Formats: sequence, structure tokens, C-alpha cells
Amino acid sequence: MPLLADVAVPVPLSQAFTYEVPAALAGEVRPGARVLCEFHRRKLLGVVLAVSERSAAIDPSKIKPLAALVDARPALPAELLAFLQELAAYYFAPIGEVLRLALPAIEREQVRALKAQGELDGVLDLGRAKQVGGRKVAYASATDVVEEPGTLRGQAAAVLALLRANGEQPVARIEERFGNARSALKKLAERNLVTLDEREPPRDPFFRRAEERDVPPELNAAQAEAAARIDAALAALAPSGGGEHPAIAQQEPRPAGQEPRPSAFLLFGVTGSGKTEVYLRAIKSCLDRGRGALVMVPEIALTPQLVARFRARFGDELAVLHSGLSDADRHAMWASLHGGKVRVAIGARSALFAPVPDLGLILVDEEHDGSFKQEEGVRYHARDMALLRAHRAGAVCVLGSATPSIESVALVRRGKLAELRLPDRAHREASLPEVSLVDLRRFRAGPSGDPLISLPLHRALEKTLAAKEQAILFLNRRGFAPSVVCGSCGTLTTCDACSVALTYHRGRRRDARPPSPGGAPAPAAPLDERPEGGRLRCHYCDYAGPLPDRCGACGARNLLLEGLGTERLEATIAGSFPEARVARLDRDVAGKDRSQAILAKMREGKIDILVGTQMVTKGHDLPNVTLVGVVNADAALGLPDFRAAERGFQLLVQVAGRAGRRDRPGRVLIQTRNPEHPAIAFAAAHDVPGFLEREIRDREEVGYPPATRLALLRIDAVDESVGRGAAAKLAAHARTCPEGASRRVEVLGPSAAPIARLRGRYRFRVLLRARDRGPLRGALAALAGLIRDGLDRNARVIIDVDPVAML
DNA sequence: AGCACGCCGACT
DNA sequence: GTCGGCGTGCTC
Repeated sequence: MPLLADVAVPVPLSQAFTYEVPAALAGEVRPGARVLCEFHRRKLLGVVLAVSERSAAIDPSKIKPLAALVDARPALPAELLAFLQELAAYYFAPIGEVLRLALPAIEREQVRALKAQGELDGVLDLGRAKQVGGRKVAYASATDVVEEPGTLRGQAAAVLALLRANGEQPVARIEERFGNARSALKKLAERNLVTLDEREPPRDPFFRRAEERDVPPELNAAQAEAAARIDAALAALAPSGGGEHPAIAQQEPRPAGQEPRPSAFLLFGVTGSGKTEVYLRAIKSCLDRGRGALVMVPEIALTPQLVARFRARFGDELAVLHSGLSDADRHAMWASLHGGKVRVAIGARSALFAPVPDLGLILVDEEHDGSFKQEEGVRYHARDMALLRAHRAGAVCVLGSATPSIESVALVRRGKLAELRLPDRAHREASLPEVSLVDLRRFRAGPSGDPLISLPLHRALEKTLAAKEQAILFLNRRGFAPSVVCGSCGTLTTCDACSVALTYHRGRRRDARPPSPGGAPAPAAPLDERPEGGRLRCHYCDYAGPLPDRCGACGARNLLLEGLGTERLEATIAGSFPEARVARLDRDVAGKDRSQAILAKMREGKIDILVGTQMVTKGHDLPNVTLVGVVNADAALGLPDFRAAERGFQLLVQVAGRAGRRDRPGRVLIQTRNPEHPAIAFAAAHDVPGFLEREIRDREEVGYPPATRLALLRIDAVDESVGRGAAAKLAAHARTCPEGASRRVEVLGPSAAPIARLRGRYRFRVLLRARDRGPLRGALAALAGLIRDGLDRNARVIIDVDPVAML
């Protein structure tokens, strides 16, 4: 019987493909290793899932041999490989695409080896795989040979002197100083005065400057209790499989139902209660037991300050994975984990796939955060998958938050997570801020004239400035004016490709112009008063264009800029408080490092009022901020999404947590037209458990998660009727499949998506809802078949299991 | 996805 | 008369 390998290839198909393992590679091809294989007249980089001696299940004449082995040692350890396969099955995602999430770049060394075998002839790009490492750099160093006096001239003499003085140098560095030093070096080398050699430059995958080690602080009682419970769970883990080489020892997943005691936790701790210190202790005790740990944080939370805190405790034991990494650095991080040199990884969503050796602990900080859900490609939820990976690996998982997700709270109630509470702020003197609601129906506009800057908010800002303290104004809308409306016919200017309003962005900052005196409540500025150089932008596609001078529908020259975005808020505030230093923090002003720079200025007290979107919510410890104003709390609550209240609540609590962190009491003003809304009322009362309790009951009532499970089919097509037809066909199929027919799976729709057109494609949805996961999976399997070969090819269908964004 | 094969319009 | 449009079939 032939030796056959199941290989996943990077195509959007869920099956693996069978290849024959050539005799020459028989002992070396192992699961998790990358291979080159011919696939439909192309050569692709695949991953071996399994190898076995067996008779082929398909026509043996179709089976091709593997072309080459790329990894001597499998790139994906068994634990990770098995986890990825389960993830692919869970999300009905093509296995090849899922594996790609976890694969490292190819080392140039490997490429060279393959070229030598002639296997890369005709392969243009290795399936877009990045290449790193193995870049040889030439170094020059002086020998002990002494030159004959007077034989060296000018540059050669200077270069030699430099090498003798400073020791070995990269040739490139010498060239920086001496132009083309190459010829001089060649001459020197000929006379044996210098040696040249080529090798890989040493790469320090970590930060150059060493972080000073900290001294672990004393824990308070709650922290100590939490740390002890996590430690007990770690102690109960199966002993690490690692002998001499912990990274190579690969652990078999423990059979289900054999869990001795809780191994997954929800760490529910209010802002400032010291969750991070509990994480640090947990990691320490995990490392002490010889196992690796993985820390996941939301995208924006991975700041230098946070990393510094971890590095202060773990030094070079820490691999930091983030989007700003170069390919080479990313690979170096990957390799140091894979090789077992480093056992702790910290990163955002994608760190879920880090090859942490002998995984013993996964921490998910701010587990409620929406950025853990990947919203394109493989739509996985990193928090859910963290629980799965930990479970499979026989590791402990800790989810932490001050405002836990309803899902996690439900898991606690079902006994799947053990709850750990940190009820107090770590610094006792820091008290919770005083929250007051401003009912916008009852309060008029303040002196600025804008109804969204009420008199109480205006007065509070004045007071804060007078006390030389800082304020944050939170507004969930970018741009200057969120909508542009014709004053004559009322037509809203929308994007040509998307069915959404275009936002007016003023763009380049001009001097803030004071509002018209007398404070006329004019949310809409007349056309001729608006600054030059603004553009209309679509926040959903990349469209940006000039503001037309007349209405596209009726031709009237009467377009009005309506509503308030962060740009306009910044300008209005600057106009109303000319003595204050006002800055803005949103996606438009903040490139990667800019936001850190703005927050740093804030921390240094060089800003008095910071205006911004979500980004200000996560701003780290800003001790002098005593006022937080939520300009329009209703904006987040009105979305057509069953999670709108939950998200709004989390946002309010998080933003309120920015106020008054040290000795100064903080104050939070929440402006709303709906003060009775539970999200607002409970946030104002600092009553997180109360909100969770109520929200979980509401979800049960309306039959949404966590009371039920959802899968969303998103259908889109350039042609509206094609999309509509495909959606109808899918819905009909879902209703007639066994699970649909028996009503174990409820089918809602088809319906047009809330954003009915996006990037030129019409969008439809079909929602599947079930009490249990099993039937839902059954229905999805049936639909996956239909999607594969029963639909109009011009319609795209995306299956979103456990959807978060319902738009 | 990609890449071929396969049948119908405007061009050197 | 060809070059080339993208419809659909298939990939071990």
C-alpha cells in the first residue's frame, strides 16, 4: 500500500487533497510540515495534515507525488495543527485559508534548498508566501597582517584604520562613510590585510533597550484569591510533556470530560482593580510549571506601556506580536517561540495562532472587545477560539474584563467558566467617578450654539479648565458633518457605491473659527460659510470626492452640513474655549504612532480637552483627567443590532473609567435623549452586574444569543436580482433541509442587509437561529453544499458563525 | 482562488 | 478572417 499524505492547499475549498509520499521523503514528511505540491497545473505550498499507509479513497491515477518537503521540522506543532482543523470545521472555513493564518514566512534558506532541487522552476511566488531570513550580510575585519608602509593610499588606508580602531564592521556601514568602499576592501583583502565574510546579521527580535525589571507588588486579598485559584488550576494540569525539548514534545489533546476542575475563568474586575497583576502572576506560575503562556489583548490595547509592563516582569521571555512588525521581525518572534527559546507571547487577535511551546495558559484581556472578532476572510472569534485552543491543549484559559460579554457571563452561569472577582480599585483612594445624565430634551444648547454641547457640559468644561484639569469628550462619529442634506428638497447625499450617507470631512486643519456670535442653534452651516478644501467621504468604501456645489437631485445651491462629528466638535470647542488647548484623536488624525503621540501629550498636560472616538476609551492611565463628556450616548444605542445595548453599555463604562483615577475625583457627563435606557441607566449607576442580569434576561426573551445560537449568511452580488435570487434559494434550502423542516433551526429572511449596498454590491442576509449547536451545524453543512455548486456564480456567500456585526 | 477550455463581438 | 470577452468546470 502506498504512503499517502492528506495535504491542505491554499484554495477556498474545505477538503484536503491526497498526495503520494515519495520513497525518498518517507520518514520525513510529517503532519504540520509544509510541502510543495503540484495542484491543477500550478505548484502550491501546502500543509501536511496526516500521513498514513493505506489504499487511496480516490482514483489512484489522479494522485500525484509530493514535489518537495519545505520544513524538516513541522512548522505547525501537533497541538496547533489540530486546533486549526477544528477551527476550520467550526466556522465552515476552507482549511487552507485557516492554516495560512498560522503559517510563518518561508526562510530564504529553505527557498535556496528548494531551488537547488530544481523544485522552484516555474513557481513564481510560492503562493504569496513571504520570504525572510537568511539574508547574508558582508562583514569586514582587519587581520593581524601589517602592511608595507606607504603602499596604501587614501581610502584604503582610511578604511583599514577604521577597521583596526572599531573592529569588525558590516561592509554596508563602511560604505555609508566612504562612498564606494568596496574596491578598497577588495584591494585590502587581496593583500590579506582584511578578511571579508558573509553571514546572517544577528537579529535581536526584541526591543533594543532593556526594560528594567520590576518588583512584583503585594496583592490585595481579591487579587491573591484570584491568583491562587488560577494557580491551583495550573497545578492540576497534566504534567508538561516536555523533556529536554519542550517545544518538540507534542501533547495529545486530553479526551473531553476528563477535566479535573475548572480550567477556564472569567476574571471580572472593575477598571483599575489590578487585573494585569493577576495576569502576571498567572504567567509566572505557568512558566514555573514548565509551560508556555499566551496573552491576547484588543488591537488598540497593545501599547508600549502595556508591553513594557510585561517585559519588566518577563524580559526576553516575551514575544510581542503586532501588526507593525516587519516580516523579518515577525518571523523572528515566531521562530523564537517555535524553537522553545521564548515561552510567552503577547499580541492582538492573530496571536491566537502563535506557536507557544507546551501551552499551559491563555489570557484574554478585555474579552468583551469587538476587535477579537475577525470580520473578513476567516471570520473567527479569538476569544471563543482561545477557550477552544486552551481546552484542546489541556491549558488554563482566563478571560478578563470590567464589562464582561454577555456570552461569558452565560458561560459562568452554565458552569463552563469559574468566576473570579476583583471588586475594588487597587488604589483605595481612587473612587468611582460621579456620573450625571444630561437629558438633551430638557437642556438647551450652551453658549457654543450647538445643541450637542449643552449648558451643563459647557459649564463642566469651564470648571475643569479653571481647575487646570483635563477633559475628554467622547463622540462616536468621525468627520465634520455626518450628513449633507439639500435644504430645498431634503435629499441626503449618499455614496454611489454604498447605500450610506456621505460624511463631510473638513480635512486639513484650518484655524478653528469661532461660532457665530449669539450662539444661533445652527447645526447646518450654509454652503458659503464652510471652509475650503473639504471632501465628502464614505466610511464604508474608499470613496472620497469634492463637495458638490448643488444638490444632485434638484439642482438647488442649498446643501447643508448636518450633525456633529469629531472634527466639528473639536472646532466648536476650540472656538468656545479659545484659551484651551484642544486636540482630537480619531482614525483620521491617528496613524499608527500618532495616537500614542497624542496620548503622550495628554499625559504631559499639553492638552486640556481631548476630543475623540472609541480611541479615547482605551487611552491608558491619564491621571489628570477629571471630566469625561459623552456627547451623544444615543448614537451607539440605535443600531439595528441585538447587541447594541451591550456595546453601548460597555462603551459608557469604559469611557467613564477614564475619569479620576488618582487622588482627584472624576466626573462623567452623559448626554442623552433617552436617560431611562438600561444601558445608560445602569452605566450611570456603575451597576455592571445589574446590567448583565437584565440584558441576559432580555436576550432570553427575544431569543438571541446567548439564549440561542446564530449563523448569518451574507449574500452579495453586483446585480441586485442575482443577489436576491441566491438569498431566496439559500433560505428555501435552509427551510427544507431536515433541521429547518423540523424547526430545530429557525430561518429568518432573506432580507436586504441594513446597509443594502456596499462597494457596488447588493447585500442580503439569511439568519439561522437554533437553540442548540448541533442542528445549526447540520443546516450549515447542507447549505455549504448548495453554496459550493448550486448557486449563481456571480453571487458571493459568506457564512458567519456566531456573528457579531449584524450589518 | 486560479487557470484552462469554450463559444460569440470589434479589430490589427 | 483573428484576438479576446468572461461563463463553467475542476483541482489529489
